[in-house]
Amino acid sequence: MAPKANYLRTIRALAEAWQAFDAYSGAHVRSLGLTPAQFDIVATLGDTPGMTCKELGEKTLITKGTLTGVLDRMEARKLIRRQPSEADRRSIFISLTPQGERLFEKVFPAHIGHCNCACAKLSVREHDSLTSLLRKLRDSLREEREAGQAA
Amino acid sequence: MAPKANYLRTIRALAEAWQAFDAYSGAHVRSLGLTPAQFDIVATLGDTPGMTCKELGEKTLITKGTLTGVLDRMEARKLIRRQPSEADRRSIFISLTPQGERLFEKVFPAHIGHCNCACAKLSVREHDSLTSLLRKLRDSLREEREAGQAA
DNA sequence: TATTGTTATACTCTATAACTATA
DNA sequence: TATAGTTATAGAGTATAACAATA
Repeated sequence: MAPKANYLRTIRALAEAWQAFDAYSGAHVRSLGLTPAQFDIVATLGDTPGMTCKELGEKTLITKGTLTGVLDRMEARKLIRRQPSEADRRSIFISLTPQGERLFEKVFPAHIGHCNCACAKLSVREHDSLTSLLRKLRDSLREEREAGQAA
Repeated sequence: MAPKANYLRTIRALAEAWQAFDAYSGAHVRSLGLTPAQFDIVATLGDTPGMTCKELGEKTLITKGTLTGVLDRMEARKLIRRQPSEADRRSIFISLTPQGERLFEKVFPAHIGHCNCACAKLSVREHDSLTSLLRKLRDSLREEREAGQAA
């Protein structure tokens, strides 16, 4: 088993890498007129036919009470649309409006493009390796969380 | 040079791993009576003699206007202490109170301990590899950001 | 003049719980 | 009874700009 210090180092490295990315990209997102939560939603809805509030909340980790408010502001800006679900009339289907789609298409690649150069210092092999290790970590964390919730 | 898709995949993996960690640890942090920003400050001040507001803001990415409010609440709870700097009388030195230190000592290992098991699925070699790749990415992002700010 | 930190403003996000309408 | 989403409430973080004291 790995010594305890390893966990701490890994998590600290993850936190620092994320913080660096966040600092790097946060200003850019805001300059595009979106809050982080709104960007999260645009990025989640982009390239999908849409989804229910419930699904959207699960993917973005925004709780349902909060989600209503965030969606209200985005609806007022005509970025998203609410449609009652036909199958289950308790459900509401959220999707990007054409205007929201355009924003996604403009903003998301611009955002990624903005971040490209910083990643260019890693080789193809390093990218692959980092990605697969991160996914492994992510999956462990998710499992752990689900196990904790069940208990 | 790595194909464009790699950058996107890496960042997405980073975001998902962080999101998974955040979901996993956020509830725990809150259960300890701290908001994420407050935990950030306790973790930053822990095991240090303290630092000025300016340094603290730089390390936590909390802007100075916000920092005042966060520190006010923590001071009211007697977790931190403000002392005028002797060297530069514009500066204020922030440090944990004994009570804040105790919270750090209790909370930080507990937090890390809470997260240990999820990381245990990675081998020693994978931890090392992931950590060093994350640091490389972090440093690239930091450089890139500084370059952007200078321009 | 520039910098450190505070104040003031207005808004967004957050957790939580009670509520409505469906199922 | 349980679930999907809204409403209501109170608090906390956020950006921003104007401000005081100091350098």
